[in-house]
Amino acid sequence: MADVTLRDVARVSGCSVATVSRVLAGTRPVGAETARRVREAADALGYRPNQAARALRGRSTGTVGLVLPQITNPFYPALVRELTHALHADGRAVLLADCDDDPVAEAEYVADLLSRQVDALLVIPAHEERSRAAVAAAAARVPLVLMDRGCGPGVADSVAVDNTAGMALVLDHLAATGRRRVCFLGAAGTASAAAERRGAYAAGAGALDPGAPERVALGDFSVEWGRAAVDEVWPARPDALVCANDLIAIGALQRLQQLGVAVPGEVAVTGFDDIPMAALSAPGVTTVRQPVPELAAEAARLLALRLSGDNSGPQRSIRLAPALVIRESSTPSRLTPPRRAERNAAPVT
Amino acid sequence: MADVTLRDVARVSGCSVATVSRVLAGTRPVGAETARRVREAADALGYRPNQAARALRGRSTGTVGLVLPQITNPFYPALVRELTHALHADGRAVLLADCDDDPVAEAEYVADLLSRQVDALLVIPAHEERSRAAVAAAAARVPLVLMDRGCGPGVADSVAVDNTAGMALVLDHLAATGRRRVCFLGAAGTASAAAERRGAYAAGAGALDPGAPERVALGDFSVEWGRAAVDEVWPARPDALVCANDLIAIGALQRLQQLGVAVPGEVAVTGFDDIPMAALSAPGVTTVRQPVPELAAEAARLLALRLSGDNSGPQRSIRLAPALVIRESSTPSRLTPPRRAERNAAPVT
DNA sequence: GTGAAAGCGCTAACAG
DNA sequence: CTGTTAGCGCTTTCAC
Repeated sequence: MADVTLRDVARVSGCSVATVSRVLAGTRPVGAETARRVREAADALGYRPNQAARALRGRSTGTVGLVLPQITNPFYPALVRELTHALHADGRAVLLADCDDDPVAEAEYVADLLSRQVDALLVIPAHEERSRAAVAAAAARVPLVLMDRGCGPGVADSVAVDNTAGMALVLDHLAATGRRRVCFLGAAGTASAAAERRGAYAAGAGALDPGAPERVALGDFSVEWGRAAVDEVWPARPDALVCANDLIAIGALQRLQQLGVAVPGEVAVTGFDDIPMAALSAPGVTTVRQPVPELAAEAARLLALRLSGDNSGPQRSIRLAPALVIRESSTPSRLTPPRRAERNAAPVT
Repeated sequence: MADVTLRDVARVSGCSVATVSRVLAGTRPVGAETARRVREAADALGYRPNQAARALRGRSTGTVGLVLPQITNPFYPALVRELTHALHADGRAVLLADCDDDPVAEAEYVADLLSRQVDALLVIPAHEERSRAAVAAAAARVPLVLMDRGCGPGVADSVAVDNTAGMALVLDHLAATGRRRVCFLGAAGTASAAAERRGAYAAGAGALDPGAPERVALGDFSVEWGRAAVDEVWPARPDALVCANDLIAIGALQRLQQLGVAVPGEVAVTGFDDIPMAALSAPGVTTVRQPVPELAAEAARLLALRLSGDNSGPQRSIRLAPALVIRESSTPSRLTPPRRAERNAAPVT
C-alpha cells in the first residue's frame, strides 16, 4: 500500500511516466485506450501523487498558511472552520499556526510557513503595529490576505466586517427602543476592531444624547474588563451599555446581576461578534453578527485571484456588512418574550 | 529576498553545495573556518531551506496532519492550541482538517494528508465505527495517534481523559454535599465519551441511591438536548442532574431557570470538560476539567516516539486523570459564595 | 574535511 | 499522440 510512484503505474500500464503524468494531470490530450489503461493501473495500485515532488517541480504546494493570534478566542473557531472548508474546496490544504498573541512568534511562524513553500498566507495579525514588518515582508513573497484585523495601511489585501456599520445598527436599535443615556464599554489600543467600534460609537451616540459620546470606558476585549467597566460607568446611571464585543458584554451582565440591576429593565446591554456564548448567556446578548461564512469566502476568493496570476492589480480592502441579532439583553420581555427558536440559534455542536 | 538556494550559498561562500548542506544540517564535521564562512553567507543571503526538496529527498516533511470532527465544538480550540504548540516546539508544522462530523469527508482528508506526505497523523475520529476503516488504513502507512475519542479497539495509539475517573469525582462530590436523588443526562451512541461516562454513572450512582442508575435520559451532546432532557427527568424530582458534558449542563440550567427551579438550592447540576462557557454561565457550572495541555503533550510524545523509529512497540493507550472544578451550580452559596477568583478562572481571551 | 555526482518523484520541454 | 530527457533543491554516498 505504500509509496507507489508514477513509474510503477507506468510499468503496469505499459507506457511512459510522461504519459501517465499527462493522463492524471489532464495536461495534454492522450489516446482514449491508453488513458483507460493508465487510470485502471493507477486505481489498482492505489496511486497517490507525491505532493512533495510535485511541489518541488511545479513551484506550487497547494498549501496555504493560516496564522492567527489565539484559536481560543471564541470568535475564531467558526472563522477557521469556514476558511478551511473554503480552501479545501479549492483543493488546498491549510497549515495552521497559533502565535499566542505574540508578534515575535508570529514572525517566526510566517518565516517557517514560507520555507515550507506555502502558496499563500492568510493572516489575522496579532498586533496592529508590531505585526507589520513580518506581514509586509511575507506579502512581498507570496499572496497574502489579512483578515479581521489590520496592521497599518497598504500592507496587503484585507477582508473584515464593517465595524462602523455594526455599531450604527446597535445605536439605531437602542434609539428605536427608547434608550437615551447610552455609554460605551470598549477596548483601548489601535487594533482596528477596537478603534473602529470606538470611533463609530463616538460618531453616532450624539444623536441619542449629547453627553453619550463622552461616556466611554476603555479596557480590553475580556470578560474581566466587562465586569470592572460596569463599576466605572454605573454611577452615571446609563440606560444602555454598548460593549465593543460579546465578552465585555457577558462580563457586564455578570456584574449587573451581582449588583441586582435588571437587564433589560433598568439597562440594556449589547455586544459585538455573536460568539456562541452570546446566545447561551441569560439573558441572551443582543449583538452584531459577523458574516463569518462570507468573510471566509471572500478571503478565499481574493487568494484564488492572486494565485491565478493577478498579482499586480490594486490592493483590495473588503468590508462586509454585519447584521443585528436582537436578544433579551436589550428588549423588554413584554415586547419580545424569550422564545425557544431564538435561543436555539446558537451554532454550537 | 526570494528563492535563495543552497547553490547560491555555496557560490558566495566559495565551497560546494555538499559542504553547505553539512554545515547547515550539522550532519558531519566541517572545518571551523569553512563553517563560519558558510553560515555568514547563508545569513547574508537570507537562506531558507526549501522544505519541499528536503521532503522529497529525505522522506520526511516535518509535517503532521490534525483531523478533527468540528473545530467549533467548544472543547477543541484549547486542544488544538496545545497540540500545535507542542508540535511546533518539535519543529513540526500542522496541517489542519475539519471534517464537519462526516466520516466520508474525514476519509478524504486523511487520504489527502497522506498524499501530502505528512510524517504522522493526529486524529479525533468523527465516528466510533464509521471512522475505523480510514483510520486503520492510515495507521498502516504513518504513525497515528487517536485523541479524545476512540474508533474501535486495537486501531492505534490513543490519548484521552479518564472518563470513568471523572464521573467518579462528580458522584463523590454530590454524595459529600448530601445529594441522593441523582439522575443522568447523557448521550446515546457508542462514542467513547458517551459510553464511558454513561457506564461510569451507572456503575457509581447506585452508591447514592439504588434507583439512581436507572434515572437516565439519553440524547446528544448539545445545549438543546440539555433543555429537553430536563423536561424528561424533572417529574422524578431529582436533587442533582449529572450531565455528560458542559453543553448539556448549560441547556439544563437554562430550562431549570425557565421553570423557576433554584440551582443549586433545589437541584445541583454538573457538567464535563470544563469548556470556557462553563465558568461564565450563571451559576457557574461544576464540572470535570480535562487536562488539556497534558493530553496534548502526551500525544506529541507518542508521535515523537513512533517517528523516532519505535514503530513496532506495543500499542499504547494513555488515560489521564481529570480534576473536579467546583462552581456554584452544585454548591449552596452559604457554603461557597460565588467568589471573583473562581469566576476569573475561565481561560478566555 | 571536502567535492562530485546520483537521485528522491514529478512535470515540461523537446523530439519523434 | 507518446517517449526521452532534463532538471526542481536537497541529502548522501563515494571518492579523494
